[in-house]
Amino acid sequence: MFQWKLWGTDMDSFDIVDKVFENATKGNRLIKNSDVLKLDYIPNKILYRDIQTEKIASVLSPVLNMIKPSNLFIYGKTGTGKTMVTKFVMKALEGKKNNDKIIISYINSRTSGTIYRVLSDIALSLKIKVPFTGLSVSEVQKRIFSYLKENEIRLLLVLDEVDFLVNSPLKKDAGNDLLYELTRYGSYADSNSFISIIGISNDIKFKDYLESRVYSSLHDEEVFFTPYSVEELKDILKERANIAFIDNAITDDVINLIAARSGGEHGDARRAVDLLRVAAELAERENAKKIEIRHVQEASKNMEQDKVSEAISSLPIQEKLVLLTIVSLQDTENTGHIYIKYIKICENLGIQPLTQRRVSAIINELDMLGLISAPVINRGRYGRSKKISLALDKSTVIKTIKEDETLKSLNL
DNA sequence: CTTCCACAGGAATAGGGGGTCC
DNA sequence: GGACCCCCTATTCCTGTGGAAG
Repeated sequence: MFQWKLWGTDMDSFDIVDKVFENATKGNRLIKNSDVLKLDYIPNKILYRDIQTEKIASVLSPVLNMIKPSNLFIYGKTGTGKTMVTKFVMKALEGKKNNDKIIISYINSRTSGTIYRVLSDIALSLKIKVPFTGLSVSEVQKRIFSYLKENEIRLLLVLDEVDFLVNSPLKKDAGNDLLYELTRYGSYADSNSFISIIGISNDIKFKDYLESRVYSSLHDEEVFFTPYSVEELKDILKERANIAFIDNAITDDVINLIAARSGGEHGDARRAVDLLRVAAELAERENAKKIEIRHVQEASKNMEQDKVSEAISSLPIQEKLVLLTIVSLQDTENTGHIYIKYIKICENLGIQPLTQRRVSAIINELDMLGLISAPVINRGRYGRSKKISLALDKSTVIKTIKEDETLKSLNL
């Protein structure tokens, strides 16, 4: 105890911390099982997804007899249970197979980020050691294939968010090539080894980005996941809440609100459960007896802000500068004006400004992140430009930008 | 119907920092 | 140590374009 005092004289802070810890250990706990509220939780019974579960299981089942399953494509928006059902089936297969020649790999293309990393993640899941950079893509691919062949591996490869590999023109070709090579693997291996691909995509238009040769060999089977209705979301939330919380911690009203708020438009169960979790944590932190409407509202606000802050703080310095320029303007502005203003800000900071071409690209990137809105507009005689405006709350942006090392000297 | 604005955005390229392989 | 690779930011040069003004 006395050591604590040496670090600081502020006993009030110490009291506060103490109180929080006390509450956490023996205080008013609403949550008795937090696992079911986590994003990667897989329930034993997945509600309203029987058809999809059965279909996926039946497509993949031949693998248990060492026969190559058809390639499978799974479509549906975020939070419709694609990943969950797939993982559920994977887990079940994992339990059923009694053969270590069958390997089931799950790769998330988005978190992997690049073609190279997708491949190195595949390698990793096969326990092949691959450096995280330095090798060529084809080299990694070669290693994977020869490993599969030598060890007679039957690989079920789940590629989540596979649209990420081909949806940007930049890597479109490379993504197509990768998928093509993977589907072709069977042809230059013998029948003792194969790859079956289970592609999961949020983007219904995904197939437009695929070359036809890839499409035809990839789409043996398809499964669609429709968004959950608000009613279905309520049931899902109720079931989770039953396991997660102590009795009487939440009322139907609150559940209904969460279902309506996060599911109303998109039927997104992931968002709904996440909102439930944050609201519960909030309620618990303030020692409330139950989760109330205001907790949900507060949680929803916090989550939005966190998301924005995170997106902004991970931005490179120049992108922050451009964003800052946009914040500093009231109203919508076109690219030219932004650029002029941007140069002034750079001069003030003693930073070498970028070319307009680059700034234009940065504006596109910020637009894609949803931080700004920048549609192209035509004003006839007065040229073709972008109508640029901030897509979110000014104060959040300023607050986050201020945290940047090189920019904190600015008085905003 | 033509002009012409104010850019959009593609292509090629560079360069620095991460690394491996032989 | 040299060849080669990936990743990212950035530059230079460039062609393309919707529609108000004339």
